[in-house]
Amino acid sequence: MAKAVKETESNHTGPCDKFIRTGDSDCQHCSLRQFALFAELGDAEMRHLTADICSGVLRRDSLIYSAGDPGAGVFTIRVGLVKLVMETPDRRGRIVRLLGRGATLGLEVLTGRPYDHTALTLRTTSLCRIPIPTVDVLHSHNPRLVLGLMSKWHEQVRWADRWLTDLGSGAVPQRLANLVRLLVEISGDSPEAVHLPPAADIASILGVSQESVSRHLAELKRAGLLRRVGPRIYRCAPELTDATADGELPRVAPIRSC
Amino acid sequence: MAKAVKETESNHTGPCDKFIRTGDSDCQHCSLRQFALFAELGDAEMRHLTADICSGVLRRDSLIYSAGDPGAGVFTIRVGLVKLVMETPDRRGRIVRLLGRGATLGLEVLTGRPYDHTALTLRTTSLCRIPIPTVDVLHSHNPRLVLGLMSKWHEQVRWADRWLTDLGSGAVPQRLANLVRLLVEISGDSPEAVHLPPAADIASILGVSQESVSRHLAELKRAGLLRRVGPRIYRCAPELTDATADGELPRVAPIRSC
DNA sequence: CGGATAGTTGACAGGAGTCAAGGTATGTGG
DNA sequence: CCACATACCTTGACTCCTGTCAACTATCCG
Repeated sequence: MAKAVKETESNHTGPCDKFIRTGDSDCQHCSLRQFALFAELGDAEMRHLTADICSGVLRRDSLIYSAGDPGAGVFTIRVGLVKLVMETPDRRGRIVRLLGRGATLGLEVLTGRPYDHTALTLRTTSLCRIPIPTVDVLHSHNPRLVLGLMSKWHEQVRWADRWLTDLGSGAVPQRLANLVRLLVEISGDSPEAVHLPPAADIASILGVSQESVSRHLAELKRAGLLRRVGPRIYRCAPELTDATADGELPRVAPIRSC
Repeated sequence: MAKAVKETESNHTGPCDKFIRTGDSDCQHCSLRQFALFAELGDAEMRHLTADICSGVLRRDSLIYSAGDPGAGVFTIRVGLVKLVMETPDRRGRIVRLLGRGATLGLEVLTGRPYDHTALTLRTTSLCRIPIPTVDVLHSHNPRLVLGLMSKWHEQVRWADRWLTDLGSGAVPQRLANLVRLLVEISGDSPEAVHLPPAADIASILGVSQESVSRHLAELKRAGLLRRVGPRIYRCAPELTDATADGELPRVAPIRSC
């Protein structure tokens, strides 16, 4: 059983504020244990080494940490969705990654440097925070943890590469479709009920204008590939999540003004 | 002193073919030691543990490894420039990263998986190959090596993120300017003599058409921001490598037909 | 119910992709 | 050292797409 991560609703700037309830961090029985950093640890080790791990729930649009903050620890997502925003000279920022259940945020602080990105929740999200010293102690007790750590790094790099190839070029409708597929994978949403981020965020992800996003989303809806089933929740046709992987988006007459 | 990495000019498909001469891998006195994986090792350890490290020189356009190849080892670049190409459904591939002096390629094989990318040289390049077991032994002898490994991973992620933000969106001339800056950083070329990759590669990096690249490069030349000083070698004006970081490319009358 | 925020749509201009043709360099063999 | 073949690069014409600006509408939240 572990402490909660600061329950104060204090100021807006600190990491981990806006926690709306305390979670228990019983790492030993956590359903994520196989995915998280501790996949390689035995029960006995777990009990002693995870005492400093905190957990909590943040509501939508909460700040987890800001780029440049001194590193306090790494975070594991129990459930939810997080965006990593990289500052750009034009002040608008750019979303460089989305992270969902089982993913690890802020690994860069393990190299002794501050956070690279600003991390914000895209929906209600439950997180665990693991202080840097705890990670250090953990892998000095169990060298096999290094493999887990490297896998987490590898995961980041693979997402980054896929982000680039799937979302970085090509026709906008295609990239939108690829984004929906990625969202299904990352968030764990069912294709029957994908939760789309606000249009402005989608624009920041794809590197296009918000209006362009809006237009093409409308087109996908008209084509019947996407159907609204709730506030920001969409059901997507199988063609959207399957066939789109390799090139051609199902051809639909581009209904201009109807 | 170490073995050379297979000097055979054998077939075109294997990794490490086309080595044109044997390099010595005297890691202990390598000028890259501070940058490479062994920054943390003492002299004594170095001597015993680096015996299996091979080195060699590859000429331009040589294959280092292919995506999906079973991982044989990681590579460190002594001097040169390497592109990582990710396969795409449209068969054209996309360049997702450039790596220069001191960088490490193929870290992903340390997680037990095959290579993620196809790695090709963009110019004559000198590499060291470190077999996976050697890395494993190295960090079981010296846990501090883990920090070096994580720094290398971090480096990959930071380049990936910067690639996305600097080259992934915005006006093409701006992205070209950003690419030139990145090239200067990565390759170590002087701004007085930057070696530009073929236009097709630049197109693959920026995710635009080759014609677009050609047109905008021509414009930069006309504007005096880029001047050809040799085959594929360009001298770039300070405005190109400095001011372009934060937004506006120096305004030059767009000389249409002159 | 009402204000604020987020999303939608139209008109227009400039930019980028595509296809196709012509030009230049590179480096190989004589 | 020169000539030639082959890549590589450049340019033009045209269409379609995307960004921008601006007005309008829907949705969310108190």
